[in-house]
Amino acid sequence: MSATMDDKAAPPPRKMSRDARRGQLIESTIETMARRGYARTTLTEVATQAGLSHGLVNFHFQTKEKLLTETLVYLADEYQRNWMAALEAAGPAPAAKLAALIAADFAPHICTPSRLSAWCSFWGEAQSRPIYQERCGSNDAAYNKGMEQICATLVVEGGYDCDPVRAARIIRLTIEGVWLDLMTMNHPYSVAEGLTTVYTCATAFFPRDFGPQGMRVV
Amino acid sequence: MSATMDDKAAPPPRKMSRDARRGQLIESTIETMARRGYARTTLTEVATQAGLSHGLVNFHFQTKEKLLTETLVYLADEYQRNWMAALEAAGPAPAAKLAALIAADFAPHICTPSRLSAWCSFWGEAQSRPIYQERCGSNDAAYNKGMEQICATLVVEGGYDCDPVRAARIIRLTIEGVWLDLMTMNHPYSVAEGLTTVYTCATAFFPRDFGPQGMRVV
DNA sequence: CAGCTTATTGACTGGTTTGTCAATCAGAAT
DNA sequence: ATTCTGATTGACAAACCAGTCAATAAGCTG
Repeated sequence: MSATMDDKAAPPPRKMSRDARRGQLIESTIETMARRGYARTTLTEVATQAGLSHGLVNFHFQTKEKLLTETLVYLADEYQRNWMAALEAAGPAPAAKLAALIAADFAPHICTPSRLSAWCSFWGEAQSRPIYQERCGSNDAAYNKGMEQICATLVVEGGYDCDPVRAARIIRLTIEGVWLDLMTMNHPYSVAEGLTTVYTCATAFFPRDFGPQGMRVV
Repeated sequence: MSATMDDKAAPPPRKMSRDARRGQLIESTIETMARRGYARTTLTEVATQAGLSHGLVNFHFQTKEKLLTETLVYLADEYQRNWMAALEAAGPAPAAKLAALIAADFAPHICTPSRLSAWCSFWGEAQSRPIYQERCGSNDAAYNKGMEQICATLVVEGGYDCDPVRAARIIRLTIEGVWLDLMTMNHPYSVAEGLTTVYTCATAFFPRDFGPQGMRVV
């Protein structure tokens, strides 16, 4: 996050460190994509939003394509670091791990309007761009694997009879879907309600490990 | 369906009926969006794909914006007619209605690669375009209402204790999510597996009305 | 301070795309 | 057959946008 605090402020600090400026431009790209959509995102707009000049974007990223790819990589890395940290911080109990994984996706610095918008735009273009497809969320094999393993452990230890692969898939899809709802609905429900919805989903599959109201049993 | 049969065929029938030609151009737009993505869809490409000239698109739709909006409306109408017909064809039992509603979303003429791609592209742009937002899938209030009512009936008649609104939401999100998976994954599962996944989801909430393997109990 | 390096700007170019329009052409009507 | 109507074309103008580059300014080194 940050590096965007001085958006639109008059004279931006001349000569930032190379990486800081690149980060600032990437943040500006996320903001612009959210505000204008993928199709109408221009280099000039990205530069203006950051209070810089158009030519600088090409100086740092060579081409628009590279800027967008690096923005996607930036988002994907940030996302992955977030859920991996949450998983590590959680206790060893599979139910706790699952709850942590779910909650991580709704963390305030990840589940931002701008970021959701940006993800959505990339998804829309991913179909026709192999480079995006590799990096796009639902393709995150590690995340899937983690979720499946947790569900498999829950099934074995808790004596459930559902298919862990499908359960994991459904929970993942519910998370993605809530994200989409938060993006595309005129009057969406709150992030908290979204989180509760996903917990409800987990409860449907693992009722003895999650509470009846969808709240996690600690 | 149809009206696209003579894509790229050399001399297209001069003077089609006004509506037929408009339909052909809309189908061509869907195809082009799927192949090239929203951002790279140009009027020339749409026209060429239909074996027609660029100027004709403006003649029939005035602006690119209008062409895209009408394409979205076309898709939304088609989608809505499909699930409404399926609902009507189903018996009065709520479980049968739910199964029909789910199956309708995977009907071969709706769940086409091109159509899924096109939907995906529109979702990506919807955030920054209010006109799209009104028409986009997850906003279909009628569909939501129908799903919620069915779930509410199932809860009452079947003696379940889950929240019907959340159950309906989760089933809807699973459907949308499977669509997204089919679009964005490099090696996605089959449409049949997707359908089974959604049935599994329904089974998790209403186990006495759906079979244990996710198959519907008739 | 002088000289070097690197970031930054803004003007310019080439290519692409949308929308307009006069000319043409097919089919229907008289 | 002739005329009329409306679809269709292709050439054109205007706008826009990505990428280049020479000039400049800022920071660093000695």
